[in-house]
Amino acid sequence: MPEGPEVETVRRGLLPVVGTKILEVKVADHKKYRPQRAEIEALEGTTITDITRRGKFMVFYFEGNSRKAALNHLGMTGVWYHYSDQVWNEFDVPFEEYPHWKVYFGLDDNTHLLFVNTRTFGRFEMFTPEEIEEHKSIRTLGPDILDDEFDTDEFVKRMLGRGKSRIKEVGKCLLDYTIVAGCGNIYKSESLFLAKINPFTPANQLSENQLRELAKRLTEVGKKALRFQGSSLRDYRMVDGYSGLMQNEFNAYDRAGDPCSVCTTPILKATQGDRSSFWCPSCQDNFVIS
DNA sequence: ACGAGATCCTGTCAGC
DNA sequence: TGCTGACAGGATCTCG
Repeated sequence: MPEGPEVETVRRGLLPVVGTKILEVKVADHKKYRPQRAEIEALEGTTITDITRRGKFMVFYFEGNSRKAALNHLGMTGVWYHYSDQVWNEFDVPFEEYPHWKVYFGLDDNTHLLFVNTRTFGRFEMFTPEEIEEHKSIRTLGPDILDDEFDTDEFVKRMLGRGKSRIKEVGKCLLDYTIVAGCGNIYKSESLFLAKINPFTPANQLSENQLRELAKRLTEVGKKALRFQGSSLRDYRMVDGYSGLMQNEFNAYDRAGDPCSVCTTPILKATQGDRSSFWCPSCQDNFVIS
């Protein structure tokens, strides 16, 4: 669920912890976190020096005896909570007794940082800052939909640049972070709706103008979602526990059967590459499913 | 080298 | 009411 705008909202919410020192670390005893447990626990005594975002990844930087970095992904259900000491102490049970928490940091400004990851699709893995730059997930990222200087030429190139191999449907392309970063299933459907492009169109059947229009809509949707602080459909929450409001702005996503906001034709839903896709068969009729 | 499909995981909800 | 199964989906893995 968290896509680029949600991750960026979370990142901005977490910025107050930059500059704080970690006094206490706890890592849940979970099989996916066990291999990294000691390395995460070794963050005790270090200072959080920065938190950046790359696509849907966040990178936490730490300085102590050595420089460390954590590659963090929220997956579908990852949530960071940042609580004051007062709120923290109002909990009726210790946080260790709540389900699905994975990483806890007690900070020297008397605040508490907790990473909750219900379906464990998310990750928090330790590296050096140099290893992060070389990491395949970071190195191969395409242009970011939240980038003020979104590289449209590069986007067009990546949409089409798959050599002689078969070209993917545009709906699948938008979920490939090596083509475009920060777009997920929701903003895929929303940007294709605004660009009036059917999600099942093979990318190489789109004109250069259509691809440029799609790039424009991707960044437009991304920035709007950021202004609305993301879409809270199920699990996504901001660091204070509040919901985003972008879910009220959808034209297509999760609106199967509802009238299209432009032409009133009912919105359709179909599975595309194991993911749901929503579109208006009238406005986005440039390609007919055979 | 790349695409398709399976896999990970658990809360929620529809249907019986 | 209570159970079962489908569903949600980002990244990564395997297979062809």
